[in-house]
Amino acid sequence: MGTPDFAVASLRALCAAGHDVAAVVTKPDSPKNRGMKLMPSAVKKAALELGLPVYTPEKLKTAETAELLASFKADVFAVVAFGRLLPKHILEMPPLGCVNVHGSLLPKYRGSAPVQWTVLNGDRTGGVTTMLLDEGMDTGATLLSASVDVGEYESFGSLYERLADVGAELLVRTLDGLVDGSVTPVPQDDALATYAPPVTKDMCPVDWERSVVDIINKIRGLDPSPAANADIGGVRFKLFGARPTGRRSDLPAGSVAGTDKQGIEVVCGGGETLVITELQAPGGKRMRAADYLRGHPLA
RNA sequence: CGCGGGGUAGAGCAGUUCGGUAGCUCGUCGGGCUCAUAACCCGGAGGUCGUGUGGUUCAAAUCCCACCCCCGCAA
Repeated sequence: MGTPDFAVASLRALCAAGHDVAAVVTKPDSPKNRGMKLMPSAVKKAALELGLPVYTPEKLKTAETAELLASFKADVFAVVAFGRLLPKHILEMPPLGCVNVHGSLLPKYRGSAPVQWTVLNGDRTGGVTTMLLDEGMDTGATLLSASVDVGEYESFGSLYERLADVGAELLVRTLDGLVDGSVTPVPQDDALATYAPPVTKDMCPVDWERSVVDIINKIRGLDPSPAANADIGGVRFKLFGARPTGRRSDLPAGSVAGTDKQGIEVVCGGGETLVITELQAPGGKRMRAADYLRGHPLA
């Protein structure tokens, strides 16, 4: 069970490892994108490519869904970013339980956006954890975990892709370990738990009064989506790349201190400046700030 | 039929309103200047103007039609 691309890596890994994937369950196609076209989930697309049977139940709590899931007679349900909480009777269905892959080192960052918050908070270490799902939000006993170093300027998107792969490999090892008994559940210490709530649009505008580090963390933590934004010279840009300059300016926060081959230098809180290196203007593609400046010189 | 922006040289753009010799900034190549340079000067190459051997016209990047692709919003 899974929905977005984060889960695709795990699905492919399970197949590659020779596991007998009886069925793939994912969210129903939903109207998305331009034209409101009905789009299948990333997991559905991958499952179809792999030639696996795909099921997209509208509701989980119905008797039909329960019968369907039970009919697979699965040893275990692998649940990766499914996007729905499973009711108790489903959690108890498979003999080995429901194994989940979570994009953080639990109990840190329980919730739906662990990878984003790892970057937004400027953590230099992130990771993935496998766990047994219970009825709570990422509160189940943990099985295995793997930590990774986070690059100083790494984007959420980059870390997300890496963790998807690490998590996929960890999932395979976890399942093997559950079968041979080398992996055992360890309850989480709730006292250490923190939460990673969903990222929302209202987090996107950049507050230039904040420090250079805070702003850079916000930009890379929201890259590629939904992307930090800011008005520069009267234009609403999405911001993707930024670096500290080590320089200072007496101009007020949010002012453009200058432009050069690196990009656009903007004043932040305390007078420190950073340079925007990658951005996207309305209607345009994401591009290096230097390229943008070639066709749109800022006076 | 959800709303809207866009496709012109390797990159980013102007030119389209009001049809009439393809422009700008950067990159690239060659030369010059300089102790030196990412600076400056001179010169060159590079474009079927998204596609249709589509329509209108003496003439289409520009007007009309169809299609493809990209992007933002909204979901």
